Amino acid sequence: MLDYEKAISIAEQKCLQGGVRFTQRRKQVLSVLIKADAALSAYEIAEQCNTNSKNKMPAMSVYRILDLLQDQNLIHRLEIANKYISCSHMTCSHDHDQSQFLICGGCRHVEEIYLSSDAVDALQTAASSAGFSAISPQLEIKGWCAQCQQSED
Amino acid sequence: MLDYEKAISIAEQKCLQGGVRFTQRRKQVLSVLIKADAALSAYEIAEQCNTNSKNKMPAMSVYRILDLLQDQNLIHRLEIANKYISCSHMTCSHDHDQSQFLICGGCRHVEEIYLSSDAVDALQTAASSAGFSAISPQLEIKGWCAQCQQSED
DNA sequence: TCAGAATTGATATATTGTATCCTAACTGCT
DNA sequence: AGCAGTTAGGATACAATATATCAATTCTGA
Repeated sequence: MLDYEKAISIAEQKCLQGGVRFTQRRKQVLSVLIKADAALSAYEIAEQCNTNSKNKMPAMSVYRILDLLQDQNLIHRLEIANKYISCSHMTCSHDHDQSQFLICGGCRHVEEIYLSSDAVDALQTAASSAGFSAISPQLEIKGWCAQCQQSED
Repeated sequence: MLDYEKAISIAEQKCLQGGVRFTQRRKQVLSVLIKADAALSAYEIAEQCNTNSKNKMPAMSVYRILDLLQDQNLIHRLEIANKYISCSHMTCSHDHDQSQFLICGGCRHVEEIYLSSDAVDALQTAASSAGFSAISPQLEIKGWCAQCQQSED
């Protein structure tokens, strides 16, 4: 899990660099995601915000803020799961242009994985042959976690 | 693209074997998917059915039928795109337990690809290390098609 | 301080997907 | 053929997810 204080301070810097403000609302949403240390849906985030604070967070705001945090490369949107997760590389100093996630088709649990560059190359090659100029900088792979695999049988 | 007549007759057989009926409604939905030769959303399918026939196809029915066709391995559900596509292996006699799709993050265009078994193995290994017992028999990879890549720049 | 931009609030509505209950159609059996 | 039980489809409501719009507020730089 990310060092919370460090992550927040870096987020603040990134927003500054990006020319947007790191407001309380935005900090609140990002905090929920960092502390959850898991992928959450927009409505789950809103719910979390509303239990932690009396200041009501509408879903509309959550979506707006998630879009912005994504633009600043602070979070990832996982399309298979329809969920959001804080970028685990946020506090690293160097750039990571490929993130890889495994998403359980059953319970939607999300794990970040680290593929070999050979494997990524193979995917890239296959994509090129199919007329795609690139695989996404963010790879999403659906799978089955041990628990859900069991209950499927 | 699939041989339409052959695909329909095989679908009929598969349904028979699966102990479900290949009704007009189900045939209609599958036909739309085969003829589209592309991934369509449930509502797009309903719309297609309704332009081709005066007999109204409610979205509810489409979902029900898509679930069933999926159970019979006649179609795939693509979670990244929230779309459905007819199984390109439907008319093959042997089993294909791995299908792979590239989905454009921009326009949601879908291409089926064929990864080397080495690449698939690499994915499987990474998944296992992360506590996942298996990657899905259906791989979905998000990427950027040439056109969308261009318009992003 | 004031104008303009960025942010948020409030509300409505679109889109996608599920739950439920009832009716219609089919199947196997007598 | 007639009936009982099962399967499929219709109708409706509603849950969950996401976007559009416009007004109000807050911030920033001149």
